[in-house]
Amino acid sequence: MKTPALKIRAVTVSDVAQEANVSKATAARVLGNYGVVSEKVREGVLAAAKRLDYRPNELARSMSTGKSGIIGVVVGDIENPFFSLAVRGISDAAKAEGFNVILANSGEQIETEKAALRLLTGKRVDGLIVTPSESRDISHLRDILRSGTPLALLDRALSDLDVDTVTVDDKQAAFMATRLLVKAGHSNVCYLTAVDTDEHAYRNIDQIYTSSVRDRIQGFLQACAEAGIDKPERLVRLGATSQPETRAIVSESLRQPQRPTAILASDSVIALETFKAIRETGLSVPGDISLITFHNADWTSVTSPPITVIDQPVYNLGKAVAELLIRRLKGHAHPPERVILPTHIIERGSIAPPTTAK
Amino acid sequence: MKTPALKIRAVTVSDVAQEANVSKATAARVLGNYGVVSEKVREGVLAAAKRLDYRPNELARSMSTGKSGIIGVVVGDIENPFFSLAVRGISDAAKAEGFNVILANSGEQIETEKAALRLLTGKRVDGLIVTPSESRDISHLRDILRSGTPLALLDRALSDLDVDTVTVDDKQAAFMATRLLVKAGHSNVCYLTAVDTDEHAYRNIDQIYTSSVRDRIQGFLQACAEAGIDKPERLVRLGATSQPETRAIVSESLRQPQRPTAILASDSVIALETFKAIRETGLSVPGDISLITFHNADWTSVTSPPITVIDQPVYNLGKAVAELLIRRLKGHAHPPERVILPTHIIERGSIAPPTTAK
DNA sequence: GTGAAAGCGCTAACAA
DNA sequence: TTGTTAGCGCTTTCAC
Repeated sequence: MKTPALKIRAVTVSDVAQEANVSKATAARVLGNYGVVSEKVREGVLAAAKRLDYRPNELARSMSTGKSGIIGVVVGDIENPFFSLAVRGISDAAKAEGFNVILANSGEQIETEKAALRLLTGKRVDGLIVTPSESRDISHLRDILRSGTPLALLDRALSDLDVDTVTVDDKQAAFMATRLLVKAGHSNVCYLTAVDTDEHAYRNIDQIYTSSVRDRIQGFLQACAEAGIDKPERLVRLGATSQPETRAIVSESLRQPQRPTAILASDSVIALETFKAIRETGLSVPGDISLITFHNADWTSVTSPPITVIDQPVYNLGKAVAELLIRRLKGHAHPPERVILPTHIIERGSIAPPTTAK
Repeated sequence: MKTPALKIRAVTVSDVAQEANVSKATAARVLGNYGVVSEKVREGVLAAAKRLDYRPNELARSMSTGKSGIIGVVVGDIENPFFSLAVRGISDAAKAEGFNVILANSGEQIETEKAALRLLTGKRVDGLIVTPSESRDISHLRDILRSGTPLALLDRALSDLDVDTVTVDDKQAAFMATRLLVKAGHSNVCYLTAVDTDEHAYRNIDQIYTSSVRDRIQGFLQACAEAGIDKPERLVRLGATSQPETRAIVSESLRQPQRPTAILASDSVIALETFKAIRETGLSVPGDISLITFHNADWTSVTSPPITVIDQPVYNLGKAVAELLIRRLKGHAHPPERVILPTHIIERGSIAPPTTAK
């Protein structure tokens, strides 16, 4: 069957040129806002463009200039408020400099991350901001660098990759948080993260391929060691990758005879699920279990009790990487910078001395 | 041998063709995966491509095909978990059909929305999903339709624009929620929304240019009328556009002698801020003030008391629009559809009879 | 200051 | 099955 020939050919520079009785080049100059054109001609072209309702084809423009004005961003999970906020920081900084952002999710999966990067570089983005999901396999990031596309890292550093990076002082933060717990009298403290290993259990730091978590574990272990806690490695719990997963891990932990008396959660999504699981088990915060988490999420101040958190400068984290990247995009060559932003703890009501003597 | 001036000219189809000793067209056919090529040649080209590390230029590809494989999405505020979740629904559906998503924020501002749309259409996206921030000025949406780019509406219908639309039964939802409050004995109920008017006060429904809120107000008013509440219009509060804004409105409301005994919040962000404000004022939920909100956000189940909510099928909302749009993108012409998804109330603990007799 | 023509990297007719 | 030749809509020399 036949479809009506509804030809919706978009109006092009040529069309405008014709309408304005000038050459294609001249029309292009005023439409593209480059080169020199007499005021008189400019007006004529603009008028013609208006009459025809001309809309530039950015695709074609990018093709000839080689620039897209777009920054590609790949984060682990945009639904995590941590990333939403960081992305807003990026977007704001980008917009301020005339760049736009295209966003992709990696789901913290290396293959998805690679695919996203392939998509983005295929679209010829001008630069990339990535939250690398793994430090083990970074060949794709190396490729990007080799291809000449500027790259910057957000929230997670890669010691092997010398590029602009903005992170927070994860080790220090975890250390301080753990110490807070220890000082309250806890010795059976658990650090809970989404990161996982093949054996779903923590043995040593070399299994951990996410730099932020690596740092946090080190801070955690150090604080434990300082407090004379024996074999603190056993207190690291991995694999809180989803809500049910988290729930299961926490519930199971709490059912053990030697259950933890305090938990340090690696992000606010985990913390929320942990909080729910604790309640469900019939235990209370901080009476039975003390809780502290990374990320000062909105809800943390509104629970009973409100949650003590490690406040990260999330928005600025995003803003800072974007600025670093854009500086490079604008041609200011400079050696890669590694910025580490400070965090601080906001004490609220979710930490108390342990009740169950050990 | 010496390294020449690191020319980062990307390798093209021509390069591969040359390397494989075939014509550009042939190379393009195997690289672009179209037309017919003998197995032998195909292998040769693929090998050459691998040797040269060929990466297709999607930009060029889109230029010649006229398709980008991208769906542009414009939502009000990606930081609102409602939209994050809807966007995930869209992304999942898009990915399943081989499309990618590029996301833009409107900040609920008509000019920003227009700019975002300009950007997206400039990039020649294949289709658009929009949460229109206003029903008053939809010229830009009309333009899109006229240009032939498929468009679908998310969460907010536009009576004047006959396009694929997926919303929820906002009027019914607000009606049921309000009735729940009324049944509990409340007559001084307040509906609080981010939408605002020039005079920052509600007079009549024609001032409201956001269809969802319009519907909600109608449902709210209807339930009030049914309960014999006098001049229910005065109970509609507008302008909760930001956290401080919301806080101010709620605090001010609560300080009035005739303060509301129950609040219906239009989204979970507003509800959270409202909850905080109530507490700050020294009042309690539901003892002094009952609270119910749209959107079953994660945190609502974890407060004390947990919040009674209107549960919307947010993920499916996104999934459904995306599927509608993609069907159209694939050429299945069909008359525009308006899908309305049901909601239901999850009763928790934030509603109780009013204590202050009126 | 303006125009003609080449070309970005790819796909799409049409030939061979 | 493969190659030749045009474009897509724009920018960019390079003359005039």
